[in-house]
Amino acid sequence: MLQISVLRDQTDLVLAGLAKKHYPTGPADVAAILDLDQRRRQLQTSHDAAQAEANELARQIGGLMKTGDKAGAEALKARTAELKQHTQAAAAELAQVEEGQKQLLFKLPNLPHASVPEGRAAADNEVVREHGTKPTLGSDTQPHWELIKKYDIIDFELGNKITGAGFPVYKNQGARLQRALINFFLDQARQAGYTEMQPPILVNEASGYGTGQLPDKDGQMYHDAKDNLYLIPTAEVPLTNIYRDEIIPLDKLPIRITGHTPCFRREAGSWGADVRGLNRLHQFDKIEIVQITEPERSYDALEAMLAHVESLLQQLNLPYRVLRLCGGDMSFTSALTYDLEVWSAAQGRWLEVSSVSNFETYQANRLKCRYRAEGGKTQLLHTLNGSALALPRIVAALLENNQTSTGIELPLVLHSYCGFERIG
RNA sequence: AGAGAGGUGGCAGAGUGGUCGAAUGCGACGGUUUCGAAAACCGUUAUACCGGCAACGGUAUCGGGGGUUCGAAUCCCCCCUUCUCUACCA
Repeated sequence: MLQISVLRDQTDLVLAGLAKKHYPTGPADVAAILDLDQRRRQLQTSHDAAQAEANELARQIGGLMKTGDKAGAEALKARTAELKQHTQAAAAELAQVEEGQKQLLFKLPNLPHASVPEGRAAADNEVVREHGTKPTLGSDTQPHWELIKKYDIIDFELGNKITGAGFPVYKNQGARLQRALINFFLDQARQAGYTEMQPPILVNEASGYGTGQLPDKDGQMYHDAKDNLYLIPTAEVPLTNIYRDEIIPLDKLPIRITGHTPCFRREAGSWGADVRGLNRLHQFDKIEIVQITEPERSYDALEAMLAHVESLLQQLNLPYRVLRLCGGDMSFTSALTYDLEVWSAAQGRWLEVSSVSNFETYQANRLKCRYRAEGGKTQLLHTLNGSALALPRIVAALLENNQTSTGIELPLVLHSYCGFERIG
């Protein structure tokens, strides 16, 4: 969440940022938060003064009890009772005000970076660059949901039977291709300096709040009510929460970690057109990269992460484009996001396979993820993450773009990972 | 899952109702000493919020939450977690 000090000291900047993100009730919410903040400080000051007096009296009573002056002690207790009433009332209201302020702060999205383009929706996103050549396919071109049946490598019917829609079973060369991609992506990340991690894929409530999935996207996560745990929608959640409530020593920065996990998304209400086949699933595999850096270095880190993801797509020989998301299309928690889309030749459309974002201090503020700056003061770090990469749409593009009459020719880089060069 | 024992500052480890944010040791940092270093000695050594230009002052925090009390690390209740044994499992 945004820092209250920023709302206080740079209100205009905050309002401008919220407007750029097309956040509906910016000025009203900010005003309400600042009102609560003022009340909060009043209450705290008054509470602390009363508590200080009560502490002093308690000390005096202690002294009197020691000398056996019971009457003297009793005389002071009258005043402590008054003070107690006051501190309790103040503490109760303070808790209420703080909770109210927190709820409002949770509702405010992150502020967009200066380079974020103006715009309301996906059509307003800026195409930064396009790379690679779209393949020209013959007239017998098939979309990937036909190809997977033809080669019997991914089975949706079987997934329906076992679980439900959106939970496919990967079979034969399909399963091996999954495993190959996972290994390829993890190896690449490790070579780029990321430390491999294997985190839990169920997380507690505190972690959900830490990275901002809660309370915002409650309905998008699968929830185990019995243990109050959430199935992760992305490895971002467990990986970033490793550093929740930590003060990271300067010499450990930047943090660079990677991990492969299955990801679970309820995708409530988002099923409709264009979700056939592998385009949108309830469960999928993804390799995530995460960086945590000092504020001055986070945008360099963001560019490095983007370059890493691009190199993966280049090695896979997939045509792609890089988008800089506009204010209205960015995620709630992001300050700047690049989306990477691959060309899906048979569908004739771009598919999002990665999203690389800098959250600046928005997540770190919730996470209390800090470092000790020059002069000994603790300061919030910047958190970043990106998909590198999400598997299903990569598989869709690989199948469609590389189809031939004799099978699917896989890119060279995957041959050794797969143990075969062609599907079919 | 059942029984028992624990969870104290960066670490180790005292403290079982009254100036305890917390002894002591180690580590770290600064200083004295030294050509330099080690050793020795002296000092500093948490986080957050509130007030203040600041110096500084106040409040809270001894796994988390609630309670008893004028006063809680210390007593009571709930939860989390670690270890040992038993059960079970991969």
